[in-house]
Amino acid sequence: MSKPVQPKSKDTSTEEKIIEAARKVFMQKGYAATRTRDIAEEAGINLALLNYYFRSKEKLFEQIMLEKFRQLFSVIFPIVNDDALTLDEKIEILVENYISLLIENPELPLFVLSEIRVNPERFKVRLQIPDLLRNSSLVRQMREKRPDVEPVHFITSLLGMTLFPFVAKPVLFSEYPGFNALMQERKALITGWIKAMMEMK
Amino acid sequence: MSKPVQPKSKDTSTEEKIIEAARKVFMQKGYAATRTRDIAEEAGINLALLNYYFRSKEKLFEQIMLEKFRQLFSVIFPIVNDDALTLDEKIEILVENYISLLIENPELPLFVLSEIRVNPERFKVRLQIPDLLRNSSLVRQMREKRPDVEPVHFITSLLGMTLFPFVAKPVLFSEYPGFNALMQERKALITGWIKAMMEMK
DNA sequence: GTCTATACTACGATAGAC
DNA sequence: GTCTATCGTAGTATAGAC
Repeated sequence: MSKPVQPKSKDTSTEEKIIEAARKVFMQKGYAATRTRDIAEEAGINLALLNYYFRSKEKLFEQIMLEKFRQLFSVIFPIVNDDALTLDEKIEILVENYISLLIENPELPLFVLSEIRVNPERFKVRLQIPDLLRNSSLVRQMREKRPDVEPVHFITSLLGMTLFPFVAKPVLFSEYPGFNALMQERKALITGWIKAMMEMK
Repeated sequence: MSKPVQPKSKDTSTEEKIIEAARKVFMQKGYAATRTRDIAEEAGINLALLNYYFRSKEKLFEQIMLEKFRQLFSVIFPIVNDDALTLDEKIEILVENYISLLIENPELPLFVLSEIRVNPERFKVRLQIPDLLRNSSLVRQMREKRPDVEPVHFITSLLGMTLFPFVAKPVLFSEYPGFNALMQERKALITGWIKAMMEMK
């Protein structure tokens, strides 16, 4: 019932070892296909201990999910709402930071999207991305520059060009050797394209 | 061991009822979270009969998966390889057809991507999309027009701008009322943008 | 072909010793 | 805090009657 107190903790704490293992296994197989036994084995502990620390598979998963969700969206908000940045700067930084993050964590977006897909109501409350974007500095700047086009179209294109290659990686780039280099190269391309799209009448 | 022969078949055959139910439940929950009992119930039959027709959950799933996979990619290949079409025509038709398909089947791409993600080796053999695209008429035309940019960048952008909104729908557009209208409107935008991207030096 | 009943296994979770 | 052993259940699949 009560939170367990930190154990002796030599190298990494047991709790952290479990989290680490859960990260790996959940990310690989998804929630439904993951067995708590796999996580315990991966962590080098046993099943009972996992339940001692986290009470249930579901509770453990929610921690991982929240962490991954934050990781995926923390890139956006600080930039999107920063009034000190011009529209062009926002675009540059967004693309740069996102692709860098995704090169390090290529499975991140598809993992999050997949889990939300099969359990939308469970994660609905926490995330109101559309609302958070709607009155952002970015949207205001876009509307000012291009009152004739819904800002959502520009944002969707930016995110699509940036995130989609990683989302589609298992299908389109599974054996692609130069994928990361290609994504690096893509930063400048996307930035240029988006800027041009916003000029085009 | 042997394939069951068609039953009396009044309205829809039992086999078709099961397939129909499997489509619905698998698409909704994904393979791992789906219980064969759910499918049986949805089909209005019982569990034993499902196994009589399809031998196992896995076999049934593979049929659905193959069907959905084809649905998702059948849009691409006829167009991409048609030498009679100009580059601009290919772009127009691809975007038009894809968005129309996805408005009718919004969950299609994320379903396929999610299942391949958690089981890449199982579906790897059947699908060599990259190879199929590599020497296509589309890629040749792109290389001719723009020898300085990898065609994969244009293709990824086209697919990203087109597919991404549907892939991200559970997160970005879950409560968005005018989503379909927005996607309709998007057809012309994407087409124009891609053409412009290919002109930009 | 279709049903009921059941075998069998796998999984999540807990009891209880240390 | 960590383990072994086990309970309870839910899930796939099959046997066998009709």
